[in-house]
Amino acid sequence: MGLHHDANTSGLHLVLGLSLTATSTPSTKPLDDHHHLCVIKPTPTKPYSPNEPSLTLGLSGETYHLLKHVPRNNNVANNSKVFCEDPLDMSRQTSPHSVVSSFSTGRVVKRERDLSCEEVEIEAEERVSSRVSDEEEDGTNARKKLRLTKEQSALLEESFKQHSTLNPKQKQALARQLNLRPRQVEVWFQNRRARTKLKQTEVDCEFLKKCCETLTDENRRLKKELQELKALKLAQPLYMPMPAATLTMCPSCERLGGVSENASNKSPFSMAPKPHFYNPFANPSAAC
DNA sequence: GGTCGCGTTTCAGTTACTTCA
DNA sequence: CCTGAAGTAACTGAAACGCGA
Repeated sequence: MGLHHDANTSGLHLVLGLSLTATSTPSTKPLDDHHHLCVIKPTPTKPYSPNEPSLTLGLSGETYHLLKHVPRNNNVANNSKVFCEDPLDMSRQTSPHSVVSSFSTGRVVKRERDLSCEEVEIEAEERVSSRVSDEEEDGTNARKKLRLTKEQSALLEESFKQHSTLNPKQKQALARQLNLRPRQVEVWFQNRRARTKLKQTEVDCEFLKKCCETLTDENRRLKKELQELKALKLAQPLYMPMPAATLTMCPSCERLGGVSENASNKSPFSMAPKPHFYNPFANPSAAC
């Protein structure tokens, strides 16, 4: 976390970097709710305006994702894929999980040895049916959307609280318990994780906005203080400078202090005790 | 040991459906 | 009834990883 606050410049120049907690690696480990946030100002796309505080937020993974992201096909192309005539063909085309081909490999067989025979049979059936059952049910090709019951949602939520990702066995068990297909449970968890992350991002965004407001206020206050001091200096040009030995300066916030009670009271420039800048990032100067 | 191909899992982004004001 | 917004189930394509050849 770095924070630079330049009160001497005409505008507000803030560079904020916030690292809330360590980010877990994608894909192998489930993402927790924490992630890095960076605030960089001004943004490259929008010219910096000194009178208009703005925030540019970016999650740590975004750069990576921008690089890999490729614009998708339009609706027509998508629909032509989704609404495939042949259910089996569709299961091949629409699934990245390769429902059909996975049964021809020895590795799947090995993995399935871990499960009981009953589980394997059920999983096999459900895997095959997971992408085609909608079409088989009523003969239409339209993607149907199931609404989970309150009980199902509650149980899923309960399970999500315990672990935000499921291993195949857990998925299987939960699906059976809920009378859903494992794929549906899987999708629900995916979406749930995404919502959690989105919510956390919103919270982080609000937090950073507040930080920005605080810094803006502090900047304004310091500028005002500077003007007052300049005015005072002009009004009393023949002041007696304080002996340097009586002055101490906080190395962190570079504010004068440490002067003895008497000295500070007598000094023509004794600074009124002001509340220190509220530092949400636990700036060391807060310890002054 | 290096690498190539394949299968699996997870993700971000998106689409499409449902509900509700 | 119509409509737009919000919520969310389902989908897509890509990346990362493990494993066997």
